[in-house]
Amino acid sequence: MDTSGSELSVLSAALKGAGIRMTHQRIEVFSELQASHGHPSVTEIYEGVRKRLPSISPDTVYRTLRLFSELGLIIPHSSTSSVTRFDVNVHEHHHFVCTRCSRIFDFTSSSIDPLEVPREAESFGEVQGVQLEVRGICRDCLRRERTQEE
Amino acid sequence: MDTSGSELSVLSAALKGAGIRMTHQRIEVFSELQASHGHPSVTEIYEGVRKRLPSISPDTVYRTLRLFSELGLIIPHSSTSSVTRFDVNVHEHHHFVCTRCSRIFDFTSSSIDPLEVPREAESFGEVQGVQLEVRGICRDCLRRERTQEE
DNA sequence: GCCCAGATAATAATATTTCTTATCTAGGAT
DNA sequence: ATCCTAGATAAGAAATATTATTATCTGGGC
Ligand SMILES: [Mn+2]
Ligand SMILES: [Mn+2]
Ligand SMILES: [Zn+2]
Ligand SMILES: [Zn+2]
Repeated sequence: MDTSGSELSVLSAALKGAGIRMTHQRIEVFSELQASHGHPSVTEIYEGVRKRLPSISPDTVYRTLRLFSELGLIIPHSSTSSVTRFDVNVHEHHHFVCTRCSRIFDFTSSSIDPLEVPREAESFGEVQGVQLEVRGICRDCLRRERTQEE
Repeated sequence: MDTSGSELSVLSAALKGAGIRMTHQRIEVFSELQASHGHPSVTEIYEGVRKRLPSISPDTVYRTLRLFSELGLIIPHSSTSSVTRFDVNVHEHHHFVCTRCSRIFDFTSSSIDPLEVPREAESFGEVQGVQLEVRGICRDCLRRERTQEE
């Protein structure tokens, strides 16, 4: 659970650079993330931090993880938006996922299709499908953010 | 909102093949999916179907979409599991996502890395990252399902 | 040490998804 | 066509996940 000083300096630099305070809560959430394996859920981080900061609230963990995502310290896995969405198009295609509004855009690509499954992926189990997932900020969100900057 | 007969025959075949009943609710959810664009959420499907079947319950929509996913008529986008997960590893890597237990496994691939962003994806906005997402059933889930079949 | 904008804890509220149970119905048997 | 029942649904409660509100607290510049 103890995070090395070099890792903490990453947090320190990121927060200082954005003019954001270095709080106990943020340090502990960051440490918990570093100590975690795989792709931790909010609850897992919350329960871990709670052992050292028993009074921390779930809200703070949510807020902090959102902040860290904005700072690029962590990456939310796919749609953070808490609604399940379905793809009616079952043919092979790829996705551009907007990290702001979480809309999903389809595309195919002449340069990479048909996309083959890397050997490394097959060792995990039975493959059902493979697709490219491009994360980014969509045109609409870019325009909206530029407008607000004025 | 009206679905062509040929599309409905896909539903009919899928249900009959699995020995599952063809109900009003399933037909309307299926039609709504066909009429939808993009990647509809459960609520969007529910609201749409409700115009024609005012008494349908959210539970039935959830249940039906889960069934359709199992039949391969639709594909749930990424982790259907309703918990947000974060990637602490911000370096470029790829994912194997288990469609049963929704666990996520990391991998890199000498054959495709570094992965470049297809030209077609750049038109949607500002690209932040790209990764391969392999969907499948992990070893643990495969073993568990084989055991239960006895 | 003082100060206060920014951050947090507690709590309530909202949103999403699943469970329980009584009722209903699709479709095979008669 | 009617009967029958396993499977399906509706309604409502419950469990989870997430966000909003507000009073209180604190990091860090002075
Ligand atoms: Mn798609
Ligand atoms: Mn990962
Ligand atoms: Zn967007
Ligand atoms: Zn699995």
